[in-house]
Amino acid sequence: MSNDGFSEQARDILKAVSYFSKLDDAALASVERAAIRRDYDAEQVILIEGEPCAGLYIVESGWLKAVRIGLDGREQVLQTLKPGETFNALSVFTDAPNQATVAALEPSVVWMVRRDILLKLMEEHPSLARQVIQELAGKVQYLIRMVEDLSLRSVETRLARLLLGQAEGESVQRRRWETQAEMASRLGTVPDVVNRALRKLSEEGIIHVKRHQIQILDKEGLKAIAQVIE
Amino acid sequence: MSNDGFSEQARDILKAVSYFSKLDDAALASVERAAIRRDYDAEQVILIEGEPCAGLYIVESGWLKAVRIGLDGREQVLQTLKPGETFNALSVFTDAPNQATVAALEPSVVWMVRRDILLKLMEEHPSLARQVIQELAGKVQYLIRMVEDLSLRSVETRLARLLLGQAEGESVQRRRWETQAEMASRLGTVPDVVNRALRKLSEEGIIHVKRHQIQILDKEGLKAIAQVIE
DNA sequence: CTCATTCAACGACTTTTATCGGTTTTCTGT
DNA sequence: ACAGAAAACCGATAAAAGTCGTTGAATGAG
Repeated sequence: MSNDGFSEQARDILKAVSYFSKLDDAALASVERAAIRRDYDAEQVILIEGEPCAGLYIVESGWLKAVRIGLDGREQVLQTLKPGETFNALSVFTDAPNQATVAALEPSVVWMVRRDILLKLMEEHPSLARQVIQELAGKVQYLIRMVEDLSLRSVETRLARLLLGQAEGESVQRRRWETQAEMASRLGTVPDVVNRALRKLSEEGIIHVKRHQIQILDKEGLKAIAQVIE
Repeated sequence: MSNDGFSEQARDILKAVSYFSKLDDAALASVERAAIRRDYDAEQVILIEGEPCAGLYIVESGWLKAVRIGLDGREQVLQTLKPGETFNALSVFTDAPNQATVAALEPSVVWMVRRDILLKLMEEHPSLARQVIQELAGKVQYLIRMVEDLSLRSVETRLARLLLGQAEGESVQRRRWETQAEMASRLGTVPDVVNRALRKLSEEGIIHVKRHQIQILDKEGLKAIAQVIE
């Protein structure tokens, strides 16, 4: 790959990140100079909860997950990250250590922008600070919903909500890494329980479970279980 | 109360709020002019989830709770607020509706600062934006811990953690409103389960439950149950 | 293609959490 | 001090979630 092509590509990826969308070219160039690109294999850990913060990470390609791990090894997925999304922002803009362990779900390419550059940039660009506030606020909303789900709703309801959220049209496409075990740690439960919940929905004729796709046969029924109010 | 005394008091309360700590006198005065003081009885609802945002609230006296309520009426406490603390910040700095219902746990006095004033102020004072980022980041950290607790830890463990967090020395003082029902909705469970968990700890000789106080007899034992790693 | 591995499926079982019904104790207001 | 209300207490179940052992199907590495 030529050097020009490489820079071109970096610029495009960074520009698409919400944090940087309103920066001028000079600022963007300084971010670009502070950015490092790295490849990860599936399953590989990108950063570890509790460790000091290196910088802001941006997903170029592949899917990742941010998790908390319990003493018994059970994990709770906090976020599933797709290309274009960022992570570790919280640690960058405060002096806290990493809040979650992040691992690749499939072979992925990730950029990392050094913390000091971003902090300096924020001093000069109020728009960046505003963007950070928006992002953090979105995260707070998301986490409140998650607490509400875990505390107030059954596994079956949470599963129904996940399916509706993931659905494109009348079916949910499952990637290779989207196993029932992954779904379980997203829902805050264990694989067996997800399996049984899927079977139950299946027996009720609400969904049809196939290998890499789940068909939604009765969307209204599923919404009722998901407690969607319209 | 004389007008001077009133203003003096307002100024002191506002100045103690983390958001305003670094503002100059002129800015503080404009906040003060946009602030309204109001009294609430115990149980009274101060704001409702989903409604449009009126402004930033500051607790002068009394204790409040911010909750999410499930379809069956069960509630999950997201935050317990004491004098000096603020709420509804998220809605103020984004255009989202209120994220929780807030109610007084005891007779309370609350200030409200109009949203538009704060947004204008943030344009002019970068320190305010930085402070907002810090506060939101703290909230994200807190909520992640809450998700982790609900997903990965048992009620008994959560209770042990609550007791350790509330403890002053070797005992936990309980206010009048801190019933087992309130503890339950903080822990994401129901009153009966809290009662049984307390009884179990009590039978094991780890705590001693009295009228308005819980004594911690075996702090190490409690920490073990709380999964505190040292 | 074959073999080892991972994932899904499933029944039996245990533990945890929630619910129910009722009693006793404590608190509150008069 | 008293009556009524709220909170705590407690045993009995019930329901939900989690665990275990086994099987078979799908996948992918060689």
